[in-house]
Formats: sequence, C-alpha cells, structure tokens
Amino acid sequence: MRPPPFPKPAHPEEALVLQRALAGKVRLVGSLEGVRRIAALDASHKQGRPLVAVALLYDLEKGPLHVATAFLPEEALFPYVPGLLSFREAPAYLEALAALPEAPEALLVDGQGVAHPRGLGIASHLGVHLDLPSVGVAKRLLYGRPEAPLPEEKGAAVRLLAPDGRPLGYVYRSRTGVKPLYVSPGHRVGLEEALRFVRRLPTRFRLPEPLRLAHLEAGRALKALD
DNA sequence: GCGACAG
DNA sequence: ATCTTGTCGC
Repeated sequence: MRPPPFPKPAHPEEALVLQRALAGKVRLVGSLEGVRRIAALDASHKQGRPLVAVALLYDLEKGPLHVATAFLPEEALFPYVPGLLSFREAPAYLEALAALPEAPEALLVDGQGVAHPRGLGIASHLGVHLDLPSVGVAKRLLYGRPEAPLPEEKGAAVRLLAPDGRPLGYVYRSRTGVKPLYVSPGHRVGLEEALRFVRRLPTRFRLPEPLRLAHLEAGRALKALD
C-alpha cells in the first residue's frame, strides 16, 4: 500500500492544531463483521536506539501471514507527549504497512482510538489518514472513566465514559485474572462493533494474538539491534 | 496548586 | 517504550 505523506509538526502546538482538525473526520459507524485480513501494529523502543515498528498481516482464519518491520532513528522522531503519541509512532507504522505484500482490510493498533482527550488516539489518526477501519487496544487508560466496576470473568466489559458522559469505548477483560484492556473504535467502526471485533480475535493470553505476535516481533527486532 | 499522563 | 529478580501459580 502507498500511504499519503504524513506531515511532521515542528512542535506540539502545531500537532494540536492538526489533531483537532483530523478529529473532525473520524466516523464511528460501521461493522467489521466480514473483515478477514487485518494488520496488527505495535512498536518497541529503547533510548538512544531507533524506534522499531511492526505491522503484522493476520488472517482471522489462517493466522499470521507476514511481518514487516520499520526503523526510525531517534532524531527523526517527534517527542513523546501523552496525547500526541501518533505524531511519534505513526510515521514508522506507515513505513511498515507499506512493506506488507497486500493492504489490510482494517487496522488493530496498540493504543487508543477515540478514547482520547481530543478524540484522536493513534488508531483513529491512522484510520483517518489511510481511510481504513481501525480499532485501538491499549494496555493502560489515557482518558475516560469506567462506568462501573469490571467483573472478573473473561469477556466482561464495561463502558468507558468521557467526563460529559459520552461513551468512548470499553474496559475489557480478555482473560480471567489479567488486567483489563482499553478498547475503543478508531475510525469507520461503531463503538459496540469495535468491542465485538476484539472479542472474536483469538486470545491465549492478555493481548489478542495478532497484537501479541506483533509485540513479540518488535521486541525481537529491537534486541537484534545491539 | 495537585494529580493524571497511550507508547 | 525500556530498565530488572524473584516469586507465585497453573
């Protein structure tokens, strides 16, 4: 796939302006019912080392099909600022996605979708940029609060609400006895549809398999640098 | 002023 | 994101 160029803001203030504009393009409607091939995105990074981004092409019936890796030197990276993560990692993901043998039907991203202070987590940003359906799965909360206590049983989910009460996504227990995940739609998918999709992904441990495999690969690639 | 704060 | 040993539990 040939992604459009991804502009790099000169500073956080500029990123904020861009972010607010792009947030207006997010569309939270659509189902991933018929989707079969997705790309799982995860990154790994160590100070002073290049950022490693992995795009793993995954077929929901066949399993993992291909792994593409991209490296971006520290000097080329936008600084990490909570709420502006996409400006740092998205360029690397776009490069990895471009190296896949075929374009995915949807993206599964390690990070937030619309459960973000300005409604544009990295999953949403990438979805809008590539005009692809996307879902965000984060390991920690950035924005919002659980509507109620999360039950212990595998598969349990409670809504994540914005301060004004608007639903943003879900706190989701992927397995019994593990810490929850934060699932939110990125782009071109509904709130409930995003959760429904994540629930049907094979999940042996805490993370859905596509993301877990991408994470393992990113860790390997980083370690292989030294 | 005091926390909170994806990766 | 990474830095890190032991330890609890299936």
